[in-house]
Amino acid sequence: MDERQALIAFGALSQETRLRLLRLLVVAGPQGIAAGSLAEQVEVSPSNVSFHLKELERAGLVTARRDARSIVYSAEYDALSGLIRFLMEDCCSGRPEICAPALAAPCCRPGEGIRQ
Amino acid sequence: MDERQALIAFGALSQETRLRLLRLLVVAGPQGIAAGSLAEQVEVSPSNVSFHLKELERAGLVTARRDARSIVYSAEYDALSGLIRFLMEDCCSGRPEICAPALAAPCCRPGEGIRQ
DNA sequence: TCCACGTTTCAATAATCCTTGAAATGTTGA
DNA sequence: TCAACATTTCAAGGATTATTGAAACGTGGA
Repeated sequence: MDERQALIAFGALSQETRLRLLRLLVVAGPQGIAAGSLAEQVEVSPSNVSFHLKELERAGLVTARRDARSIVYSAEYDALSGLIRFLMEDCCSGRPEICAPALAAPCCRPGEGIRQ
Repeated sequence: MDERQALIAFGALSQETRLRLLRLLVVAGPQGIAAGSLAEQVEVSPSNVSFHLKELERAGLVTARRDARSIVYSAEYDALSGLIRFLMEDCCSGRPEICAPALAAPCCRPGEGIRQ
């Protein structure tokens, strides 16, 4: 992930509806969720959800595929990893005192697995 | 770091000048850098730098202290850790396949220390 | 006390982003 | 082919954010 892309990704995550969309897509996994279903779940209009999904797509955080009449979105795990990594190494500039506490995140401690 | 704060922080990081300011402050460490010096280094006007520093401060990513005539800013490492952690556990929702690749970041592998 | 310095605040403008609803697109089944 | 469906696109308006320069503020030294 280069800086330009990271800037766009941070912008994408800075909006509540988009953050909620992304979270739904992350837990949904590779199977993804159709745009209409996303619109229902986050309770915003289809056209507005479409607008925000486009923005997430531009940031590389989600991808779209057509499935019959629906357009199914799914999270791009690589982009998310890349963004975390950008924060860690590029932004934190080799200061372990920043990264170290983050590594205590339950989902990331080896052998612990899933959160909650 | 709660969601509200994370949204503000992502917004703060989504602007080029602010990202550059934060990076300078991260490498500067607890000693910090005066506003005027930051303005020179990023080559924007004092009033504009002040505007962006305020935004970073609102996001909790930096703090300010007065030192004689200068106002010295420094990075809030805890907030950065918190943001990384937010991405990992809240956003990635317990999917190790997202976090795992991020852990390969050089600065974060135990025993490796500083990047570059 | 007064002046110069470093910084912030303010007001105005420009730029970007978000929301809305209507119209357009592509898809499926009858 | 036609109608209904799922979604996107577009244009318009409102809201937020960024930039600029001038004025105000607090500080330290003469």
